[in-house]
Amino acid sequence: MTRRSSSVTIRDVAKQAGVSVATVSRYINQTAGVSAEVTARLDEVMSMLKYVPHATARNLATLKTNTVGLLITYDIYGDFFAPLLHGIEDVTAEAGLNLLIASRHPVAYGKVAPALGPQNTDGLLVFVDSLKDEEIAQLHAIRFPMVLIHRSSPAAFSIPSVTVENKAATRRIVDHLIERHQRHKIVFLRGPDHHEDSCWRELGYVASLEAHGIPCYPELILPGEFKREVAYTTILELIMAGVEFDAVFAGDDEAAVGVLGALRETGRRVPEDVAVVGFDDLNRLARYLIPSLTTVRAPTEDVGRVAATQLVNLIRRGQADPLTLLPTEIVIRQSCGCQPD
Amino acid sequence: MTRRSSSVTIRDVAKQAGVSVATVSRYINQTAGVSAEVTARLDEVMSMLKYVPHATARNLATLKTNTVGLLITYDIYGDFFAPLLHGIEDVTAEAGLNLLIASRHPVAYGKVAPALGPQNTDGLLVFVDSLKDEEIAQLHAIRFPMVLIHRSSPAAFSIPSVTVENKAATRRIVDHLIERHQRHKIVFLRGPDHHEDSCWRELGYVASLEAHGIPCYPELILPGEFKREVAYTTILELIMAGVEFDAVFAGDDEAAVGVLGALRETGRRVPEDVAVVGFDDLNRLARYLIPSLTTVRAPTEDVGRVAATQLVNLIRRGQADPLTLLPTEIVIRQSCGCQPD
DNA sequence: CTGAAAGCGCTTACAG
DNA sequence: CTGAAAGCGCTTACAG
Repeated sequence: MTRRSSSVTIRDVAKQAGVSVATVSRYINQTAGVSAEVTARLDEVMSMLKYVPHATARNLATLKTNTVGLLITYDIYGDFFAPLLHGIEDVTAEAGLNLLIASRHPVAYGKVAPALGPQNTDGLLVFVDSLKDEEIAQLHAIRFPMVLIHRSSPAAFSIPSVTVENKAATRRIVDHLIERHQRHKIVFLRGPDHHEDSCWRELGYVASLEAHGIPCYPELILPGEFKREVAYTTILELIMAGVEFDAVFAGDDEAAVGVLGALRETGRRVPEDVAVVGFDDLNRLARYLIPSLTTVRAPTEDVGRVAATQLVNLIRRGQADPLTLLPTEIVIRQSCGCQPD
Repeated sequence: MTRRSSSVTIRDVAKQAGVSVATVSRYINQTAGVSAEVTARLDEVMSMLKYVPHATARNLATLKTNTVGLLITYDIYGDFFAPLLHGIEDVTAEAGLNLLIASRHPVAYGKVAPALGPQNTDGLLVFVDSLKDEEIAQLHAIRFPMVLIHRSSPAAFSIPSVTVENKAATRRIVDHLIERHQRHKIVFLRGPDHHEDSCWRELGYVASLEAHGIPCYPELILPGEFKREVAYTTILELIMAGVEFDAVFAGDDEAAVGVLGALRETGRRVPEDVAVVGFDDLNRLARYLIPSLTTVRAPTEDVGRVAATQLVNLIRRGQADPLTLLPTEIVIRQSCGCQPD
C-alpha cells in the first residue's frame, strides 16, 4: 500500500533532521531532554516544513481525545447560554483542550445516544437535564469524568456539581418585599417542572413567608416556566380570576418581563400596585426594563468557569469538589418600590 | 509491547464472531455486502460486547475528523449567539458531524494560532472577523473548506459567505421614517469599525436620504458600536451639544436600548419627539421595550442553518454557493410612531 | 540523550 | 462475499 496522505508528518521531520521519529516526538512533547545541537536542527526543520503534529494520530496513540464536551438542552436560549459558554471556553482554551458542543432534543431522547461521550471526549459538562439519570449512571460506571451544571448528582453516587445559591438569595429578596415594602400577597412563578433552581427558589420563598408568619396561599404559586409568554398569560389569568396580590417573584427575569407586560396592559402600576422582582440579571436586561427590575444576580460566567475547572481537575488529577454553590447577590432597582438614584 | 487499552475493539468482535476485522469494518460501514449468516452473528456479538467503534481510530485511518469547527469572536454575546449556534447545530447533528467551538480573543490575536483548523476539523465556520484575511488566505491555499458568516470573502478569492440582507431593509425602514412619519433629521449609529453589516446599513441609510432629497448631515452619523452603553452616551452627548434630530436609526436593537434610555432620561418622548428604530429583533427583545421597538427582523437561526449546510456541501461535494443573502423584514411596532395594537 | 519497533484501533486496496 | 496485511501518524516501553 502506498502513502495516502500528502501533508508533512513526523517522519518527514525526522528524516530531514537526521534523527529518529522518537526523538522528534520527545522534543515536541518535552518528554525528555534533547541535545542542543538536535534542538537547533529540529527547530529549523520544523519551521521550514511547517510541521504541525497530527492531533488525531496523537489522540489514538495516547488514547486521549484532548477535548471535553458540553451537553446542553435544546431550549437553553438567549442570555443564559453565551456567558456560560464563555466561562467554559476560557478555561478549556487555557488548558489546551478542545470544546465539543451538542444539544439534546428533549424529544427523540433515549432513542438517540448522546452525541458526546467517551468515544470523542475525555470528559463531559452536563447542563441541567441534557443527560438522563440512567445515562449518567452508565457513564459513571465506567468512571467517565463528568461535572453537572445547574443540577445535582443522582443520589446513588456523588458526581461533582456546580450551581448557584438559589434559596438564600430568594429568601432575602422576598424578605425585602415583605419588610421594606409591606407586601404580603406575593405570587411565586415556578420554573419548569423538576428544575432544581426553581425548587430551591420556591423553598426560599416559602421560608421567607413562614419566617414572617404569612400564610402560604397555594393559589399564588403558579406556573411561569422561566418564559415571558407563560408568565404573561399566568398573570393575566390571575387578574381575570379576581385574585388579589401585591407582589410577584417571577422565578427569573424572563418571566418578569412577561409579568411586567401583563400588569401594564391591565393598568396595574409597578411598583405602586404590584411590586415585581426577578432572578438572574443576565446581560443586564433587568436594568433596561421599565421600571428597572430588582433581581438577584447569578454569576453565570463563573458557573461555566468553575465547572470547566472542576472537569479539568477531574480529568488530570482525578479529583474535584463534590458541590460548588456560587454566591448570588441582590440588585435593588425600582420594580420592588425602592428608588435608587 | 502489551495491549494498553481495555475497552472492546473491532478485533474482539471479529474474534468472537469468527470473521476477520475487515469484514466487521465493512459491515459497520455498510461498505460491502455481508452474508445473512455473518450479519446475524455480528449483530449478536456487537450488542453482547457493547461494541462502539473508536472514533479517533477511524478518523486516523480515513484522515478525516468528522467534525466541523465554529470560530467566533470573543465579544459575540447574548441574544445573537444562541440562535446562530442552534441553527448550526441542527444541521451538523443531522449530518453526523461533531461541532467544535472556539472563540478568538481580539487581543493576543496573531500571536496565537487559531485553536481550530485542519488538525482537528474537516472545515470551518468563520464568524465575522474571528480569522484575519491572511489566515483565511493560508487556509484557502491548502483548499481547506470554510464558510464565512456575516462577512464577505477577501477580494482575491471567493469563499462562500452567508449573511443577511442589510441595505434594502435599512433603506425601507428609513423610508418609513421619512414618508410615514415625516422625519428628516435622522441619526444613524454606526456599528464597530469595518463591520460589514454596519457598512451596508449605512449605505441603505444614505440611499434613503438621497432618494428623498434630504441632505446627509455628517454630525448625525455617530458611533453606536451595537452596544447599549455606547449608544446611550452618544445620544446624551448629542443632546448636550444642542444638535437637533427627530429620529434615530440605532444600527441594531442593543444600541436602540441605550438610545431609549438616554432619551427618557433627558425627557424626550418616543416617538412623539424622537422616533427610534433598530435592527435584529433578536429574542423579541424589541417587543418588550417601552415603547415597543420598530425594527428589522434578521433570521439569525437560518443564517446558522444555511452556513452549516453550505459547509457540509463543501466538505462532501466540494461545492457551495458563493454568497447567500438571507431576507430580512421590517417589524412595525410603536417606537417609530405607528400604533399597531 | 537516542533509536528500533511495537502498538493505538481502525480502513482499504489487493487477491481470491 | 471474505481475509491477510499494509497503512493512517503518532507515542512509548525497552535497550543502549
